[in-house]
Amino acid sequence: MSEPVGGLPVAPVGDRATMRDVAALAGVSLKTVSRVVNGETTVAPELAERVQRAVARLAYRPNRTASNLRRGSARTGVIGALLQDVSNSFSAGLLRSLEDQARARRDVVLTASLDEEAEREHLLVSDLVGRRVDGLVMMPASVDQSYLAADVAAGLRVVFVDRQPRGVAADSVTVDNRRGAVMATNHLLSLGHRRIAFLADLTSIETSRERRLGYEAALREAGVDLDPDLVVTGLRTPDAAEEAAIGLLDGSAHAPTAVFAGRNVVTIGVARALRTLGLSHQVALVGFDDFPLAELLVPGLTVVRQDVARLGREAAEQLYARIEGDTSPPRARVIPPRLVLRGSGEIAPRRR
Amino acid sequence: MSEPVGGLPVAPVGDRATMRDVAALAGVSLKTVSRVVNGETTVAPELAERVQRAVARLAYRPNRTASNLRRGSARTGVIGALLQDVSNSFSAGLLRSLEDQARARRDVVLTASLDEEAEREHLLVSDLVGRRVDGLVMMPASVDQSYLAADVAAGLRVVFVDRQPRGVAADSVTVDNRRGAVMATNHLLSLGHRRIAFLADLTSIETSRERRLGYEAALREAGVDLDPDLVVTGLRTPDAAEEAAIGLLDGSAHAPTAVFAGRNVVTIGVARALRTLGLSHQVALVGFDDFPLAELLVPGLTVVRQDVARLGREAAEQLYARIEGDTSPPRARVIPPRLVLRGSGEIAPRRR
DNA sequence: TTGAAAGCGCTACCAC
DNA sequence: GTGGTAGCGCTTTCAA
Repeated sequence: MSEPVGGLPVAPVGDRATMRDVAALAGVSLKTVSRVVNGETTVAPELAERVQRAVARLAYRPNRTASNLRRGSARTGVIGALLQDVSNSFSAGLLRSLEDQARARRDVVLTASLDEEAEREHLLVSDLVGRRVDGLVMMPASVDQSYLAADVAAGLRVVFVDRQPRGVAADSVTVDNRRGAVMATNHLLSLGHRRIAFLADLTSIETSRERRLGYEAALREAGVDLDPDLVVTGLRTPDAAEEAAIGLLDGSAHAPTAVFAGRNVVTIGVARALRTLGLSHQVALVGFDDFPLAELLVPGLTVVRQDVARLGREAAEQLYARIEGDTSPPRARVIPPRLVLRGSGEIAPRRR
Repeated sequence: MSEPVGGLPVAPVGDRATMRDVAALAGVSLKTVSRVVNGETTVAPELAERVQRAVARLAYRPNRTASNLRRGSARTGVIGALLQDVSNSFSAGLLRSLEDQARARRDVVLTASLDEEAEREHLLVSDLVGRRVDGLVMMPASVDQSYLAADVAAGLRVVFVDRQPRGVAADSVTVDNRRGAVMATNHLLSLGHRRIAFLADLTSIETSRERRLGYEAALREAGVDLDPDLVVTGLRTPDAAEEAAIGLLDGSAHAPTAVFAGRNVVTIGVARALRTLGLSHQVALVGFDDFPLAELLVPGLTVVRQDVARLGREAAEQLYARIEGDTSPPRARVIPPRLVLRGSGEIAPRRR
């Protein structure tokens, strides 16, 4: 408990005035305060005035959680966004897009990063359900989300983004990763590349697997043998990707003439390796995910761009449709990626 | 209301089973359910077992808001992060750092972007206070935060980040922007530059003003006249910055030989302009804020780097100290920036 | 060990 | 117009 300071009554930290305190100070009933606070017009101006003064004097702020409880309101005005890592531009862009949709509905967003850890996902879903969020947009870290089934049956609304749900029927908005990988690989093949390396993140990540499948399908379709030595996965940081790329680009006849990088973090590492080895203009590079400075590199970075804003917008729209009562069967929306040519991907294979 | 599906009772969307439902199904009293749910050991194994089964059958999830309400718990386990734009790498990095601190304490983070709009700030503070967040970390959009005084007196805990509070006594963790600008400008001056342009964001933003003051102080200190034509502010996007830079770098004798860009968004625009004009190796560029790809540009981008992770960590630590009862006077921590040389800032002035 | 009653801050319903 | 009473989902007494 604190001492009064500067003549103002100071409540213990965290304790705020209640409606009853306001009613007592204004000399009216609790219900009258409620009416004034909620903007009902059936209050005599003089009483309303007294209440307003008491509200100001006590810095009274209505407790929305209590209000929601009593109202039995099905809505808390909060949605949860469970993303991979909000400091990564992909998750950050997604979050911003979700926030814009929430904002338009006067809702707020509870955010968390899962870091590809299934356990964190379980923990956070449980936490947010306990807080009675109106819905969840989630980029799952787990391989199987059947643990959600009971909650979904009990009314939990969840929309998957970037990755498909497994083990539970739910809406999703994803990018056509396989198609994007096919586009990138075909592009390199069309320039004459035959030794194309694929460097990517954890194989436990669906998008990573899909991109690999696309890469392999394109090679097969072109009649090019798959060389397992040209595929490296499990790369979680630029440093790891750089090291892997340097290992591959050893100058031997077996070295790849082009690299397809499966994720933004990997692309950075590969670009660094090419720079270090002086091969930026000799070895072609196409990355998945765009960057703010990609066009300013030399050569400019060729990428498969995902429309992150659209991904977030459509996921949020789907979630709000559910919140507003849409009970149609789960829907899987797929957004097409786009190949953006800037130079690094248009390098022809080196003559030997 | 939905029809029962698959034999399971389906509640109307949003309506979840309550403790009473569980008690009824298990054939015990409400209080016994409460005991089991809260892990109290004073329940007969057989009863506990019955309760657990009912919990599972109904997908019961304790309502944390109701629990908090009754407990009179001063803590909701939620902190608010009011940043500028979570899709910008600066805010995104900050958010991630805050989240890490919250996570260590099993708290979650409510996030919102203010977009430099004071009105949004007011709206969101009001919203989050109504939701009884335990505290707020905020990067203010408003010029004056005296509107917060009453809430702060009533126990609201708020820590300012990146920008100092005005009109209210509160903790802050900021970067020494003026010092960073002095470092950047001195660096350019030491290479012989005398016509150094300064391009920046809105002058309503404190960091923007501070950086300008540092720029001007360094020039004055070096005995270099300030040329108002070399200062352009109000640049909010890369496009605006690019256009402004192209206007300045018109090839005349009055054109600057170096540019100091006051923010990441501006730096992108200036770098584009230099590229477009073929001046990347002729005109020096130092930017405020670092980028993931900055080292890969040609020349590498010289920047004033802010330790975003530390900024967030210290802000969160300060906030939690307050939440845990620290009542010492407000504290203003200032974090030193660092000049990172990569090439673009080490270009000597062109001979005329 | 178990449960009935009261009440957290607020609003719905019904009297006055 | 105004105010009492009941009760949202839960926990805290305190009896049994």
